[in-house]
Amino acid sequence: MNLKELATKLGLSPTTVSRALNDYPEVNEVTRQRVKAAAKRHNYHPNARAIRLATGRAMAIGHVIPLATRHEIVNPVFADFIAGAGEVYSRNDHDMVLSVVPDDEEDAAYRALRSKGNVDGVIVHGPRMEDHRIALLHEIGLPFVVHGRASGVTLPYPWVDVNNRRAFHRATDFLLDLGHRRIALVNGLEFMDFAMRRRGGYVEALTARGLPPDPALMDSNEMTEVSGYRAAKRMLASPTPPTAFLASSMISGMGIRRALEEHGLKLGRDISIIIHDDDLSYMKNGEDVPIFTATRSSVREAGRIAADMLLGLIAHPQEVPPTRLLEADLVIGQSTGPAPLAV
Amino acid sequence: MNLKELATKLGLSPTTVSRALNDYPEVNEVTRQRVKAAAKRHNYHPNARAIRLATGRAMAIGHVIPLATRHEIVNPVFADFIAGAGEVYSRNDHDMVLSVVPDDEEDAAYRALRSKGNVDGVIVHGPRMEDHRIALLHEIGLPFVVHGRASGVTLPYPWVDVNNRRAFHRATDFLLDLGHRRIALVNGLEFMDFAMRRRGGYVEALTARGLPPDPALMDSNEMTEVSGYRAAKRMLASPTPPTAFLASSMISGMGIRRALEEHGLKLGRDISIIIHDDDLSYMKNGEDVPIFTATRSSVREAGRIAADMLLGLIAHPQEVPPTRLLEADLVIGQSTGPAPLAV
DNA sequence: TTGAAAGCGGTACCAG
DNA sequence: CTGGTACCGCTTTCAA
Repeated sequence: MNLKELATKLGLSPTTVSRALNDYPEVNEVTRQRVKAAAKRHNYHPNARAIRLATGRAMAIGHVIPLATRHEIVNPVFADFIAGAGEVYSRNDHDMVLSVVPDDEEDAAYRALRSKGNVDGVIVHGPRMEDHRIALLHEIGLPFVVHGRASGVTLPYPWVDVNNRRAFHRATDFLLDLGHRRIALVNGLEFMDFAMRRRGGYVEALTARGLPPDPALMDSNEMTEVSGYRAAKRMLASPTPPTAFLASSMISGMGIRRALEEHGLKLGRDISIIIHDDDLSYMKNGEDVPIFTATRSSVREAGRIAADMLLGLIAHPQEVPPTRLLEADLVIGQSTGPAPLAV
Repeated sequence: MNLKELATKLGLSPTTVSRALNDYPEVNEVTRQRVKAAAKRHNYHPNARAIRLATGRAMAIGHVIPLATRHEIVNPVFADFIAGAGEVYSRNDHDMVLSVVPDDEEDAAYRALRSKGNVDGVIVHGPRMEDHRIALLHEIGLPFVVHGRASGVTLPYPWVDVNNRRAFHRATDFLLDLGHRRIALVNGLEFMDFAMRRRGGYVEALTARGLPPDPALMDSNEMTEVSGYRAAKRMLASPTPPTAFLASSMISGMGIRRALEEHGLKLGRDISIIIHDDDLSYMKNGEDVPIFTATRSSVREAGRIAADMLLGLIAHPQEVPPTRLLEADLVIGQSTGPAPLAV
């Protein structure tokens, strides 16, 4: 069933039917109702391919995932973001196009997306410092919103980010308040913008109390179980091992926990650990107090906001790109069994 | 730059240019080269929207993720599968369309995808027993390939699956060979087809040795950290606790490990654990022997195969749907530090 | 308030 | 081997 057939069946022109269905004001209300009823009755759905050609819009948003950071997909943060963005897309009849591309073909992928007209815009994931993609997207004129920020980029650009610096500042403060003085930071790769900011928050909190950051207690690596394990092993082997860990991800947190196990250190009794983006962490304070980081729950909202922003940008190109900084608060919980998954 | 402009610039008709670019045999080789050179020089890329309308094909494959199983995205298996499929799509100029839909709108999502012509086919993720989606897709005539299988479905359908039954049979055998007699299975929800098969392999291995499966040692739940934790806690509290665990996922494996920690049980010394889809597991056998499950590495290949199958199905609709069963072997490693991430 | 007709940018059939 | 032309199924002027 296509527009022409439906029009014939109704004894109307395709023009009028199209206008009725798309809520153009000039059609007679009676006609509109008749058309809408018929469309529903005959289960008519306009052909997306034809709409796309006729309007010149792709009705689709691209998400480019470089293969090198494929593990990004595994990141719960990514899943939540995608879920949030997906909501907005389907509400607006847009498709989400996921391109997993080899790292050295990423630029070509954006260019192809642009010139073939597959998408109307893209979400940039995992921004790095001085990220060149922002200049590239400006150059080729493909609308975009960055999930995160790219320090060092001078061009203005739209972004949505959680407050990583503040989250890590607060987490460090929390550990300092418990009396810890040797706090290890197991961070992601620090050319990733978020990792740099997290380190910034950690260092700030320490120096604010007159504690010089100790390079031996700072690790920066892929957020995998193996690197978390290695970093913790190395630090625990020191004559002055840390009394607390701050882990940048659930996965590296697992590696750290494995190292602690091997050293016979019991979480919440012998050692403290705050795991960012995980459902729970363990605090040593005489008693075993789990602590939750709330970032994950805000990420879905970030996905919604970014998608909304991008659709808005496409509809009404603006001079000043919008930005949004979301707070990722810490929530203190009770030590009564496992934590709820959503906080 | 569009086809007509390029044709004018070359002093040729759009028809000939189109034919040259698409490698039609009837074009003069000299002309073809001239056209291709000009296309490259002017950075011409055919408009995907126009191709789609003209050919009537969407040049896109859909992956529908019900929101209820959103955590599926977080599953490394999903990421690897997507990466494999994505390779095939981009090699064939197809887009991957990801739809995250509320669970109760899943049927409508497939129907909409079909009637709006957004995709040429779909990959069905996370098949359940008696999965009704297979009948639905048959009914609406949308080509598909299932990642996994759906027991109880009588209609023939194409699928790609790893041998979950055999993998769990072998893992159980492995533990039995080490002398374990009380082996716990922490499984996924057993209306999911893969979970049912895994349980099957586990039960088979036990009964083959004359050991009756103990319901108290079998758990079936969401594959989250919390449910893994709860299951392990419950089992460890028994007067006759298990001496080994078989975990169905990395995430529930984390929960189990957390419970073991709390009980002061050291992995590989006091207790054995095989974690499916994880990079490593721990065997208790006098010495600490890590063991790797190789499933993750085969899943990427499964993604490639499924995508290839689907594109083939779309190009040449067949009578007998193809199927592929991949083996997921266990690989024994040495206890020399952390395991490699890829095995 | 409705309709006719010209695109959108390609593909593919039919001539030559 | 090359070109003219009628679509593909909508949207969008322009006229009525």
